[in-house]
Amino acid sequence: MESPEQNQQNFDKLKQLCDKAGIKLTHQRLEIFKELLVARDHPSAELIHIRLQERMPTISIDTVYRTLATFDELGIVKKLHVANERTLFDSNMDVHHHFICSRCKKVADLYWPDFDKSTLPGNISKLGEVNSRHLELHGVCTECLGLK
Amino acid sequence: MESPEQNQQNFDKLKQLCDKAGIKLTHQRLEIFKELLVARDHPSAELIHIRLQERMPTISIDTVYRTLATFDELGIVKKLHVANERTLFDSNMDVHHHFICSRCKKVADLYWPDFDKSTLPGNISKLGEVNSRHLELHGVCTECLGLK
DNA sequence: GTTAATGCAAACGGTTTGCAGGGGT
DNA sequence: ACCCCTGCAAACCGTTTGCATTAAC
Repeated sequence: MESPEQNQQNFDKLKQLCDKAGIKLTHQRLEIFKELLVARDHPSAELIHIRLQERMPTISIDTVYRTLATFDELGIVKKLHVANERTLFDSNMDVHHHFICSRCKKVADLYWPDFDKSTLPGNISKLGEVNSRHLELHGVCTECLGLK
Repeated sequence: MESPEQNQQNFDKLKQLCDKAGIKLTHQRLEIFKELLVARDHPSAELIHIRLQERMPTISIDTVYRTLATFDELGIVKKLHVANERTLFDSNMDVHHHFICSRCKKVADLYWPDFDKSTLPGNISKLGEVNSRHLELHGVCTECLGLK
């Protein structure tokens, strides 16, 4: 569990974000926020809901969906669409990419700053104004390969 | 419309693929196949269905879905999952990437062979066995920017 | 007190499936 | 005559929405 200081920090951080956005800081939003920060995987709305239910038995799935949509707009989470999977949520807002295991469907973050900084070939950047690039590596993770 | 020779070529190509897979070459499968080859955008199942209905008024949407699933397994099409959009289908099986306009949601193919050939940093390739890489560039296309 | 946010339940929409009938170069 | 494939309709399931109640400010 989180320490009292962490708890206070999370509260202050979300309070600031809510104030800026002009929305209320509710108990549900705070708990979802905390759950996202703690999640080291890339949980679906449903999974977040299941995890929260242990602490908040009455929280409803639609509040989770609504809150995640709000957080997406506020730039607190990013939606992640993996083939044939439900929408996943990533609270890591740093520039990063993903490795997706085609066997267990697990998603791992990966960093490649040199690639992020590299210049796109002219014929590509002429397609339009490129705002972000997201690389998805598909393969089989070490665990599924039995190397771990 | 396609020339008789093209038609014959498409038929032969699909016939070969079906024979190898041990499935029948039906009228519906052939028409969906042709529609995919002609499509220069990245159509959804629904859009393919709408286009086919002009020629085949009785074709059903579930046949389109079933056929696309079959084609996906056979490696004739690739599914493409764009944020908040229905599943799109791409009959271009060459190694390539995508530029997605966040305004009009259009998807454009892009080629970057140097990137495809480049070596991944060691810490990334250690996540597992990487089989493919798919780059998604997000931005605003020239048309939406009013440059065209 | 005012207004936005929540919980409930029902709707929605894309996709899948069970089944009976039809077609296969 | 076999059996796969299709069309119809209904189910499915993740997600969204309308509405009355509750809680934040």
